[in-house]
Amino acid sequence: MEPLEDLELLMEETFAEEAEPPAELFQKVDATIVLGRGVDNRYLVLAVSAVQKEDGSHEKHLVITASQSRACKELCILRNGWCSVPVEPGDIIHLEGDCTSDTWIIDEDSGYLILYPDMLISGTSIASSIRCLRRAVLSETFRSSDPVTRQMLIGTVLHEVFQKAISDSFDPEKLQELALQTVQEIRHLKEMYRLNLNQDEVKQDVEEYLPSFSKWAGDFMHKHSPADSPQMQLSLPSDGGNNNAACNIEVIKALDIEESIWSPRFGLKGKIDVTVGVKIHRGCRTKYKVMPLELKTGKESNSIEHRSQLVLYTLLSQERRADPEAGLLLYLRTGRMYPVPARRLDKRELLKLRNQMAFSLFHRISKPATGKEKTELNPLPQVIEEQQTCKYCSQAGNCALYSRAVEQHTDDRSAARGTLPRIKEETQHLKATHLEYFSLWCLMLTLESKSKDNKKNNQNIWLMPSSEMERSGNCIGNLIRTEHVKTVCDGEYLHNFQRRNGAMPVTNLMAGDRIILSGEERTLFALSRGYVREINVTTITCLLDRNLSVLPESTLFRLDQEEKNCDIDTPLGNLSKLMKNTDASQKLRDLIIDFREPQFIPYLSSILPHDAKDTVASILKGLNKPQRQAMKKVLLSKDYTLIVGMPGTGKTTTICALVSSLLRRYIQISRNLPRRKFADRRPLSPWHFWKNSTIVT
DNA sequence: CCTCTGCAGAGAGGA
Repeated sequence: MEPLEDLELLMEETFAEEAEPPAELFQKVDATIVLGRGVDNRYLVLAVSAVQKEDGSHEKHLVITASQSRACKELCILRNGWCSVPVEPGDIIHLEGDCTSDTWIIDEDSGYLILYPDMLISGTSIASSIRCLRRAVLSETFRSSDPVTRQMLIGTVLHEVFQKAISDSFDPEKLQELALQTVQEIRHLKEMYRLNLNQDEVKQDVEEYLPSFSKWAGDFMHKHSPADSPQMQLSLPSDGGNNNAACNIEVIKALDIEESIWSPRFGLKGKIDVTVGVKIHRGCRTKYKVMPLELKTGKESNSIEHRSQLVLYTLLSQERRADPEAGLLLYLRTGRMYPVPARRLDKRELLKLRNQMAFSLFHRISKPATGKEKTELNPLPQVIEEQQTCKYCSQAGNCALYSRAVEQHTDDRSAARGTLPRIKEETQHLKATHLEYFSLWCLMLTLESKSKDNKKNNQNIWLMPSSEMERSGNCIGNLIRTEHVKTVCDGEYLHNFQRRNGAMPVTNLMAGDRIILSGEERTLFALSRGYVREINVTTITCLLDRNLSVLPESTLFRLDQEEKNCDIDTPLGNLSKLMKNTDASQKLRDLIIDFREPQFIPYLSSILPHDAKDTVASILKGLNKPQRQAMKKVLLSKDYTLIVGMPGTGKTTTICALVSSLLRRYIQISRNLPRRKFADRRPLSPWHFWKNSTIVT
């Protein structure tokens, strides 16, 4: 077939689709609420009532439905601690447990209720909410405000070294080699530059851990006899009444590294450091389990936070395989490993915490009941008032800021009286105009994200079969892998897919689109993410973050277009930074919030290196007069320049010319710089010169 | 009718 005929055929098909849209299917695909029963059941709560029993105990009764028509009603009874779940009519919930004669019972001993299950919350977030729910919600909101420290960098490097070693060798020489190789990776060098550390310092820190790596491997891997490994205390629920907790744990091999799992069952997501195959020897019996192994490079705290992470990972693991029932917590500084059983009690309490977090994150805004009330941001979970915790909290600034600017805790009658001095101290550098600005833009950004969230959600991937999703044009199912996987680099693998039978369906997917790859099987859900590289009538080529060649050749896949979730994280992070007590932020507040007039240098000659003039002139040649004027203005700018123009008037072209000329300046200047001391020999980036000329279009 | 708009993100440790 000639290429042109191809195109004509495709267009005919496209128009045919447009002429006769399968109305009822489109309706389903676009429905905001997808209800249903089964593993991923989704119930709509119709009514909530508190019931007092004769024995004085309380229950919460929910009338729920899993049918789109709301015709089939079921009852869900919450008992004990579950009564406190902040569930309201209109909410979507997921239920785990048993349902007999249309009645669910969620109590201390059985069942779980997951509030807004399609909101996936990370394991670390939930673990951190144990100490302070407010902090956990704040760091979900102001994501980028946690500055990376030296310990974090070392931690990241050590994780990678261990992860490479477990699939290779713990031989001391090999470890040295892996350490050196890891320290030299570009992304780590960038962080080192930012932290003003050099390679040797980092390498030295990393090397201190390596003997413990080998010790751990000697203790737990490649054993001749089970008794060679240290004895541990661990009893699994499936061992029943067997109270013999003593066992030997032998790690057979690493099955996956940084396995990323989304769990629409439990409303969780996370990345498992190492997924290991483990033999548990108890007396003469041996059990094989696939478990999460969590690495920690910090203090050997064996804390609830660390242990909770593993409990949550056992829940995540159930999306892919049998319940691990336990996880392993390994402290790399000593090589000591702790087994962590996933008891019902812990899972229950953690899922209740997840529900509280989900509630806070979902109800960010109070909708006015009448037209008179204002739309406002809701208060966050309460300040905990624990000096010791608050002193070291990375969200302390945002916590105080939100309290003062949004919750307006300024008088002595408010609930957070004990924290008033701290709140005042953390925010005293801010004027009323700054607080108002923060509050206003928090609200605006939250409203914006809310309005976009409601339209679409990745939930269609798990709630909608690919055959149905395909009709919307944002999904292709029934794909098989063809040709070899080409490894572009670590974390980038080029895959080819074709329809198992026949040609590709008509689709919106285009080269450059972000996609989520899943197996058609439920257990292979959201295996990998990546981009479409190329798509034609027969084949789709994708760049994925995982190598799928480990799966059987016959595995059927589906590709779903990743929903563009609007990125309010960046502006919210910037908003938080704008309020910081630093000179740079002070200057920006001055300019942006208090409208100080931007300043300009009078003459170009005072800032442009002599020999850069020709190059800049040649760049200017391609621009028209207003563009040149705009460009000159930016080069003279001490603060910022605002370039405004009608669409198509060439704002982008001007900016390209600017970047190009600033880059020239960089080359010119750095060539003339005197050699600096070693510790100070950082690459000069164009941003050094760029940062005085913020450009907004 | 146009343009736009942003794109990774969970976890790295501290106490």
